[in-house]
Amino acid sequence: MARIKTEKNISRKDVIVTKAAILFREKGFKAASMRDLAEAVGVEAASLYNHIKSKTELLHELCFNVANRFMHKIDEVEAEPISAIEKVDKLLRFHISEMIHHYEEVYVSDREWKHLADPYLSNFQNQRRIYRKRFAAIIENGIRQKEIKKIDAATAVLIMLHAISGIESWHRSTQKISAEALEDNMIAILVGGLTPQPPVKGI
Amino acid sequence: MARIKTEKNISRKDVIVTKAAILFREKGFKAASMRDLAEAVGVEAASLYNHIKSKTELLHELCFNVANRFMHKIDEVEAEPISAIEKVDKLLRFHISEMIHHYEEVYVSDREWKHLADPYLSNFQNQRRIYRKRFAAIIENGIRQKEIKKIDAATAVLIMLHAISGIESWHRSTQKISAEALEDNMIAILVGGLTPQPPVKGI
DNA sequence: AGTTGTTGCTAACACACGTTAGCTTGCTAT
DNA sequence: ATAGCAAGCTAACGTGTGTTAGCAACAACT
Repeated sequence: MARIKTEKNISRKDVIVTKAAILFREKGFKAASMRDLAEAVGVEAASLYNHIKSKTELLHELCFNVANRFMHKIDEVEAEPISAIEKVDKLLRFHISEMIHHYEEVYVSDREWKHLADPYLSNFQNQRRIYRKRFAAIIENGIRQKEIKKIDAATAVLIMLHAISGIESWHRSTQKISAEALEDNMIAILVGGLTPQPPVKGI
Repeated sequence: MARIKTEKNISRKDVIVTKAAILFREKGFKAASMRDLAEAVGVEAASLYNHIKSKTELLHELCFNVANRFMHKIDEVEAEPISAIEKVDKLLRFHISEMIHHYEEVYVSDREWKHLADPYLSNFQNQRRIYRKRFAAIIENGIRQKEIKKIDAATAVLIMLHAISGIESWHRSTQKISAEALEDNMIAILVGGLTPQPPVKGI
């Protein structure tokens, strides 16, 4: 009999959820089967159901874990008495850090949320929309304060968020540059653009 | 009997491929069934096989259509006697335009290529890698010419390509801003960054 | 030692999937 | 008119899916 390994404070369910994240990222939610997951966990497929209610529950778990972390962060950042550019900087660095340290979860939440079932689906989409609105509001504030140039804030948010999800390819690749170098590069490009420019005062 | 509508120069197969792109985008390749596709086309599932060899063939078709268009474009742009920044600008505008005018195809090619079968899979991944290398080379050239600031070129490419794939959300949303405005905004942000800067000579 | 709850197993279900076989219908050109 | 091809149909196949039922082994505590 092959019991799931369990260290302190890590429930069997957590092990399954973690393995599910890896699998869902590799193959996609639909293509990853419960039998695949069972094999990854080291158990028969039916045994999984002693710990989880359904395959979709795994997706809920993953998606809302990620969404909640981002929501808490933007709560925190919004409340700080710093400039708009600094807020953007903090959020971007948080996104990058999440992408690096919770790669599988974030990736799955980003690409597979479509397969959520409907009470959860609408909920997730709502949270996403609200998050983007709040991020855009920060940028609009920055524009009003003339810290940020006049651009469409919503577009800027989309660009930045999707740009960061591009680290996926970096992560998978041969990790030529370090995480810190990557982070600084990304911020430099996203905030500063490609073309050279003199440093702007107050940053 | 429900024949597939056919206008001049549009084969039955083309109709199927087009509908497949829409379906694969909506539900994902794995989740979209041949019976779904058949219904979208207005025909029974088995009838599709008079025109196509397999479900995967549809994915091949879509992915390589897109890949080929990008390859031809970068051939063209590389050959032009213009500055690196102008080359980047042209490529970005092409990406945006492709995303807008061949939305479904580009989206599917971007997100669902993982489900290609293996002679095609490696081929596609190769083309992708080569494309990115060539794009990065343009940027590195620009850095050497001091048109572009010192950043990691590979990271810059990933950022820009993924940023553009973010238009997906714009496309789906209420189209608040026009396509041209969107394009200019994106270029402004990606090339120029968020912070205000004086215009750089020679652009 | 025995009881109890947890976690595993095997077997099986009902269903959805991609695909094939074989036949029929309709269009086009002789 | 009719032959021949294009394109549709129904029926069915094998396989893989998520999930359930029922039972067996283990761990912990009395």
